[in-house]
Amino acid sequence: MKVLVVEDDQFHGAYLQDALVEALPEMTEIIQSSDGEAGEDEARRGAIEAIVMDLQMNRRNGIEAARAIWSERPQTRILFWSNYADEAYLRGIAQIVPEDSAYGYILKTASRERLKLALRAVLIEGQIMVDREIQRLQKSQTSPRTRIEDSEFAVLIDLALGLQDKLIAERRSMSLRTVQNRLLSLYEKLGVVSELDEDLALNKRVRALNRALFTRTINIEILDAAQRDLDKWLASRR
Amino acid sequence: MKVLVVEDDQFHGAYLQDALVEALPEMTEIIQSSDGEAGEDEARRGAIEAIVMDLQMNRRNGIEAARAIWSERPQTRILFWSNYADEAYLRGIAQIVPEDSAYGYILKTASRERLKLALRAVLIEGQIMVDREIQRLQKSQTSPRTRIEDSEFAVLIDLALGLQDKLIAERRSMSLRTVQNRLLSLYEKLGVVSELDEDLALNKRVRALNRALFTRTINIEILDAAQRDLDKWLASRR
DNA sequence: AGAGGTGTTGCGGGTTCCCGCAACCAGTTT
DNA sequence: AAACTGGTTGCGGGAACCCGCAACACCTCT
Repeated sequence: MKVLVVEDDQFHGAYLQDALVEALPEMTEIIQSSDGEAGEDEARRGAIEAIVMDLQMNRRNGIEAARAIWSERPQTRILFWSNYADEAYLRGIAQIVPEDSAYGYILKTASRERLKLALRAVLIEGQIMVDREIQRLQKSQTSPRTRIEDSEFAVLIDLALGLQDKLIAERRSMSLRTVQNRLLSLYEKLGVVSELDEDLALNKRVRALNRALFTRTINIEILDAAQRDLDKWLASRR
Repeated sequence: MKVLVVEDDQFHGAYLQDALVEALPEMTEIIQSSDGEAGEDEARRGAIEAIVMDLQMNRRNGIEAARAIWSERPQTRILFWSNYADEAYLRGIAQIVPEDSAYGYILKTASRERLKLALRAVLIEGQIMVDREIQRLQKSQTSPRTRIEDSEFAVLIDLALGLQDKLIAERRSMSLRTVQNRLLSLYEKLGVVSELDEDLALNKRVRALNRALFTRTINIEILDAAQRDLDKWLASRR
């Protein structure tokens, strides 16, 4: 059994290799890639079935790589391991995960024992395993007061890219007024209206992006990928 | 001689300890802190003279910690080591570095040899040492076409926090029109006017923040600190 | 069938933003 | 002294944004 590790931090990569050797005696080979693109190539070439994937990488992030890999081989088992429990990652993964595939999401701060457990559960047993921290994050989104719906999230992404209302409306196929309604509820849910100083006037658009970044509702990797999607859409529009 | 290490990633911390032991035989003790606040306390308690400081930390970032430490003991020698060569960090450090103090800035991707060299040069010899990557960054800012002046940077920060023009003008003591002029040149320098699609209308404010984040002119840690400054200013205003 | 909740859309208007134009004030060059 | 350069400020107007109000569609519950 071959395992592919996609990880751009050498220290974390070494630690992971170590844990892999301990946890998976049935493993015959470890292949290492240092960014998403190289990881994709390796997965294609080696017909890999088990992957450990970092999410935050320079050239191409883990979610995009996973999407490409899964679209070719949906039965591939992928354990994501990441520094942060970012809501943006969760949404990204939820959107691309194929039916009946095995995946997991574990934080880098998890203990070695928990990491080894996750490695066995996902890569060998084909289970789905999500870190407690991340589960907690999902729970906190059950309240309709604070939960950001997918349709709102899409508008948030476009806002963050700097699109104007009219263009968002066109891209997401809604009326101008509907876009503005979504923005309204986003401002509400992100706490744009300045908790303390009620009377303090802010630029709501920028503030929304600011809050979304701090609450880790979105992050730079996700925006980077979204920008590429936008470019594609723009090119196809004309 | 005691050395304080302020670093929240356990792997990086362990690697650093290792390198310290090799590079500095005159060292008698290593003290480890995992965030800026704890680091400050340790520096105060132990009367530390040599510090290695990560910049990106959760509770309190390295620049703020360094400012506090230097304000009490300006002769303290600090080697910053960071994942990224962010312009925002450079500006932050440049503003707080005391006269005649020794400091350095090295990237985590630097080789072990270079790290050890920097450790000796800064902590023992009291030299100033800046990573080549970072030097290169500074060089690229010499052209007045692209270099962002400090006054522009201040406006950029306020923009990123979500302040409106009027409030920025008040805070930075300029007229409304001057603020808008600064914004104008920021839009220019950050490349807000959509390189390819000239006719594509964007929300310039949001786009400016977006670009500034991607070019690493600012980053989230800096914004976090700036938010606290803003809160203080707001409190003092009334 | 009727009531109530939720989401979408148009209209209208107050506010903020973006920026061209022009005046003004150093400081520097010719 | 005159001209030039770069930064600051006021005025004014068009565009974008924010949002209250009201109409309508669709769904669910009684």
